[in-house]
Amino acid sequence: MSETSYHHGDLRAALLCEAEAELTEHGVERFSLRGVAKRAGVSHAAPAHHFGDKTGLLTALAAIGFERFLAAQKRREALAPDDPAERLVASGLGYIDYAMANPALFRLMFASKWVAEEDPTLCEVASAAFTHLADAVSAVTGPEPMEASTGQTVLVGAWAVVHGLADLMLTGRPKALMSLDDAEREAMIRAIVSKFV
Amino acid sequence: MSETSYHHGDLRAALLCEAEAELTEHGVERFSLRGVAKRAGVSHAAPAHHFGDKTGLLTALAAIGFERFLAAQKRREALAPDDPAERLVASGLGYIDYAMANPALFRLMFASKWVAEEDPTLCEVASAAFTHLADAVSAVTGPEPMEASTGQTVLVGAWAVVHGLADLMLTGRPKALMSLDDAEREAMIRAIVSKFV
DNA sequence: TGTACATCAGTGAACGCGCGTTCACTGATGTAC
DNA sequence: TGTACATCAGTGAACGCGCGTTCACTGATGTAC
Repeated sequence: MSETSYHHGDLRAALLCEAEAELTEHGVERFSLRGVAKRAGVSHAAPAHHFGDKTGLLTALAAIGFERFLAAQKRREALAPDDPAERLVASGLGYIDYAMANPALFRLMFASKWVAEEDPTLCEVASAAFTHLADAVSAVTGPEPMEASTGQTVLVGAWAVVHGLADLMLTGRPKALMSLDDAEREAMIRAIVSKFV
Repeated sequence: MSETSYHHGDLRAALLCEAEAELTEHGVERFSLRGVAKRAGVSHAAPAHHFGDKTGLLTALAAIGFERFLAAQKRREALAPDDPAERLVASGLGYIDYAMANPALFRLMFASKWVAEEDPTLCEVASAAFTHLADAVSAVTGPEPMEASTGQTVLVGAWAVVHGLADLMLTGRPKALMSLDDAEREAMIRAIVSKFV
């Protein structure tokens, strides 16, 4: 694609990339479509051709976030010993890796009014991510029936503790955890998550 | 205070109250100072006399949030048996009570770029809340030195699991938890938090 | 008790700004013949 | 190989809007004498 070309080539991808930068810099609260277009060096009307409106762009971005989110979990699992409990802990570490590496996306995915939750693509990738987590839990607890509250408790507890760690860490809390070096921090996280497996 | 009075009486308090309503309805992402003034039935320039600017108002609101947050924990503790572990679990339940009762404030307190984190009043109430939690943990683990990683693990783990439950529940997750009735839900939360005490 | 005055809370008009969205357009591209 | 044409991505001007903030003002209140 020549630099002087009238057509962009892959503006859709470029816009998503710049949207992430915009989100990281300003947060959803001050995210601007015009700002994204400016970053991409394109007129501010251009995004409409690819995403319709602001919600469309942010929803597409959130979907990418869920894909990366799942990938981050799998990446950690691949490094884990072939043991259900070890893999579940690894999955949790991947969850946290993702949040730390993509803070703006993490917040967008879990707490924004700008994403269209009913979007089919988004639903698909989101449920793929959550299903994966549930599977990792079942591998530990065994395929219990829904009524068996033990399995449910493990699922809810493991999810909650990992999610809570991720969300707190994004704001530099708890001090007792964030003041540790990487290795110590990971050890503490492992110790905490292990309480549920 | 007569209804036709030129002066409002306690506009400061009224604005904080309306700000909370505005926040609940629109989220921080679409929170508007003019909207707050309109709700309070006052000119949109009036808030400046009490809070300076938008950040000032939201910071004051967040501070109120922390006070309520601490109060919610204490309320639950007061109902608990006189036992450190029971009190810690109760504290966690209060934490969750608060989030469910004040979702918009909860998010404002923990993840907004609109609050001035260096505000002295805010710092004071926030650290009072977190110190209270830490104290509840020490009551269980005993006053260990900082290096003693067991106590730290309990603190971080208990905080994370409670925070994660609160944050997930605000978006209706996990299904396995939210589909239960109140009593069952509380029982599961108790079971989960108890893993750390 | 009455009057003068300082203080202050709230007004309303105006400021400039950045926003999301629409729209007729035009330049580039690919395809049919 | 060349030409006509349909398609489509990106433009740039314009829309109306709501926003936060400033500012000179005025009405109400309380206080000093």
